[in-house]
Amino acid sequence: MPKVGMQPIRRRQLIEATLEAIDEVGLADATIARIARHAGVSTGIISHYFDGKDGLLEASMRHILGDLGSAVSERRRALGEAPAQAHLHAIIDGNFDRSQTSRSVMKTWLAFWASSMHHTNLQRLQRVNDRRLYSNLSSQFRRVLPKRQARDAARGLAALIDGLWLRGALAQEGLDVERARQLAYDYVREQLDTP
Amino acid sequence: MPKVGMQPIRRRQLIEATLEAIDEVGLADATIARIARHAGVSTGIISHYFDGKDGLLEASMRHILGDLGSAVSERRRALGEAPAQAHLHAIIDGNFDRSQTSRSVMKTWLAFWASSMHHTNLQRLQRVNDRRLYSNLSSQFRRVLPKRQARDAARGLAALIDGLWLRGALAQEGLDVERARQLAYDYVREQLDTP
DNA sequence: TTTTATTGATTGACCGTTCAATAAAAAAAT
DNA sequence: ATTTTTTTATTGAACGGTCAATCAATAAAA
Repeated sequence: MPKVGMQPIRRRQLIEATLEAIDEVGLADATIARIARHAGVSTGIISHYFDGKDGLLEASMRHILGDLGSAVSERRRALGEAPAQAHLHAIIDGNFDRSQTSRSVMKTWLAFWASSMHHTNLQRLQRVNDRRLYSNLSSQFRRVLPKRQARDAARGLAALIDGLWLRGALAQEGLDVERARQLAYDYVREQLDTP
Repeated sequence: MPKVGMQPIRRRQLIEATLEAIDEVGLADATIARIARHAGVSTGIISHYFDGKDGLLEASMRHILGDLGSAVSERRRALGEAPAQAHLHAIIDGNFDRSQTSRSVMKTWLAFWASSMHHTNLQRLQRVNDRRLYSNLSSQFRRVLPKRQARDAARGLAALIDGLWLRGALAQEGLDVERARQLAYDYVREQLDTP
């Protein structure tokens, strides 16, 4: 079994197992024993590849953030010089991408949000992400709206996206992605139409 | 020192201490020893008055929920038959009441949200609250809008409120209550104006 | 022979709960 | 009015349990 080049495989396995464990019992009870069991390996391996539990958690958050970044930028890359509305819709779609709307990922996001209030490394990651969303939205609104209005529209849309997402995570029925996107689209339209 | 009638006093003290501890180190590290120290009592007292830590946490969440309910209903009581917009503004104002926008309360909210995904008793409390916000908003929009439109407006506004709140809790600068309220007002206006 | 991969028992720290002990007020009895 | 009993309040050490981290041992590839 053991040979060279296991690192990337194990790391992916363990991150996936982390999300499963958090989905199953929450971050507070996602022990390394449970995570290791999900991945089908021993506990020692976690320290070996991630320098301990904290390292694994940070890597897991980075992983989700990476997926989000990809989901957004892939959609936008095809757009080029398209109108602001198209870019705004792409950003919305990216935020409601399948990779971000599974139960386990939404739960993990929520757990990391709460946790980031007290762990500076997670906090840093989360803030980079927050700002990126805001500044992407802001610069697109800025193409069609005066500065103050663009800023408010960006703040509002960012909050609406996060709020839809949060309520979807908490709701029994889960997140209705189609309806959420539609509500966000409506917000964009109203912001762009209003003179 | 010891005499009769300590129960309500200790309960309030311990709930307050819980919020302080969560603000200080987060729910995960808010041990009963730390909470008891904040309240200036011994650890045993927590089990005595709350049947253990879980009971205290649930009571703390109930306390915050109670404050929120009061903040909203007090504002609305004075309104009577006032137009829908006035009621909607009152609901918004209640949700951004001082009792709900302090750092410690916002942090605690976020922690409880994450925790409620895996503790059915907290989940119940949180869902009752979610539904109340939605149904309050919905019934007010229903006075001026057709059913589907009212439903969507309520969903959107609920998400916007929660999202503004969430981003305020996570942001370095904290929540700018005045600006948040204004964005929510704007959303209401756009929903009511659009025919 | 060296390097990489992996295991899992052990260790040390910590946490929530329990409970016997203590103290003071309230209630009952004298 | 005084003593006795009961009730309420509180403490904090002791206990049982859990967890993350460590590390010596093992095994297979390089």
